[in-house]
Amino acid sequence: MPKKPSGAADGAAPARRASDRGRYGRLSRERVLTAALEIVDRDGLSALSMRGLGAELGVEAMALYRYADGKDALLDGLVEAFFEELETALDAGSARREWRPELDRIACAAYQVGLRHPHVVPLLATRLLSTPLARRPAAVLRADERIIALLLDAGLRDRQAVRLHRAFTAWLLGWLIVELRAMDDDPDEPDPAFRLGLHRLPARELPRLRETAPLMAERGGEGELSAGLDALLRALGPSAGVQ
Amino acid sequence: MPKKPSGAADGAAPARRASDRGRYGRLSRERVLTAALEIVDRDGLSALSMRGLGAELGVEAMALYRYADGKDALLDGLVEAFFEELETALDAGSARREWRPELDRIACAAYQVGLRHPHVVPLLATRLLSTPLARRPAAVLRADERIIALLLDAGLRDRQAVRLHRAFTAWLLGWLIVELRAMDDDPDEPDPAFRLGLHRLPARELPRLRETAPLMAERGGEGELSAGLDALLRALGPSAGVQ
DNA sequence: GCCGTATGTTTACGACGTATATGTACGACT
DNA sequence: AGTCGTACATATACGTCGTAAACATACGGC
Repeated sequence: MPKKPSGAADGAAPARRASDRGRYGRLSRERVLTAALEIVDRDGLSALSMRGLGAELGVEAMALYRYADGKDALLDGLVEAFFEELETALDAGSARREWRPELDRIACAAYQVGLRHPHVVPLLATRLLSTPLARRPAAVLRADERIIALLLDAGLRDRQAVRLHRAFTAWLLGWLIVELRAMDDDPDEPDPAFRLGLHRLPARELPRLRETAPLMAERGGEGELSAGLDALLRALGPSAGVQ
Repeated sequence: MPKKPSGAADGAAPARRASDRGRYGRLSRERVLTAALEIVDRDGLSALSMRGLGAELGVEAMALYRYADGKDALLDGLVEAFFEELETALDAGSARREWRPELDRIACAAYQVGLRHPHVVPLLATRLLSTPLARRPAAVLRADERIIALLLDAGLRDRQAVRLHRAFTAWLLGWLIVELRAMDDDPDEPDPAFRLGLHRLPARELPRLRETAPLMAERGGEGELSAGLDALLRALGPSAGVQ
């Protein structure tokens, strides 16, 4: 038997506010996605279940279906949240007028969001592969629009804008994945070689990898991200002689 | 009650060959992985289940645990199969002596393997993120070793080799994902705009994206893959003035 | 001909996604 | 105030999944 809302101040305000509700109206799409993102950030993607997410929100699993139509939609919701966070970050900073610095700014902002939500990054790849363009979350499409518009407004022709957009996306996404890939085998181990679990690698077959693994475990950071992006845009962009 | 092997020619040969066995010894790691790859190529990642894979092989689900210790290991096995196919393709072709053309050859070969197994590509990202270096499939590590060795043998210093390896991996992986992302909303529709589902996109908010979407749906192909790779390696490689 | 070992099967359990039916509280209207 | 429609959440149920544990079977060597 459900309890009644305690001191329901059902007085003047006709427009009910979410915080006023006792039992009903606790949920909202934003609350659901935020909680889902929290779970994923804390315990990884595999820890996200409809039932668990419901529990986290003090609600039965089926209640979530009003705000995300099934688990796949929930995952898309995570991607959406990711891109909305990116959008917020971008709008908070000051946009550059030139397209190259602006793309750089976008890439670095996305990198920061990725660092904040590492477990969501593989989702970007997964959902991108399985969701056709027109069904992607609005925030994702807005990001694409932003980039394409930036390039077209700079005077690039359609083909070249698309080409650059593709290169930008590929490099950024690949960089995020590579930077976030798991390296440590036993994070509590102080010695770097053991922490990486290098004793598991056959020295005979993989000598160079064993030697350089500690270096590989370091991050390239925004510096290399920017450098690579710059190289790509220079080479594929206008004044590069390509049609 | 299990049926006996029908016309078991239990004659001369003492060394039993896999094809001879009736009820037992039907399975092998290779057969399991091959069947798993077939399912995934045919019906996508979500169609792969232990039970289904067992059925495909005429076997109960639990029988698979001898050859892949749980579902996660099975997924790693798919990644392994992917890289083994890459390895085979590479060893079939003729290696270049210079590191830049050789990296290009590797990238293009990986691209071809990716086209053959599109549903495995997101797995590369997923498993990379969740499996520490030392626990990755052997074929993956051999690929890393091959690249690192190539760079070191060309005289690059450790830091630079690692930097190039990272850029190479990121670009290649990102490119694969971007090239394979789903675009068509309704593949049976003849008209390109409708096939892409562009009527779903709000023309007010996403005008440029709507215009360029048909171009985005085209593939960049090996050409752009190579061009981007070249740009990255040129800029980040030696003789680029970086430390 | 017997036995250890490699190989598959059986059975069972808990968790998951979700279709369907049911209940409940709010706002609006009379 | 009482009634009602609707939005919101729950209850129940079903089939599928991954996998632990105990069991059964067939092969190779002695």
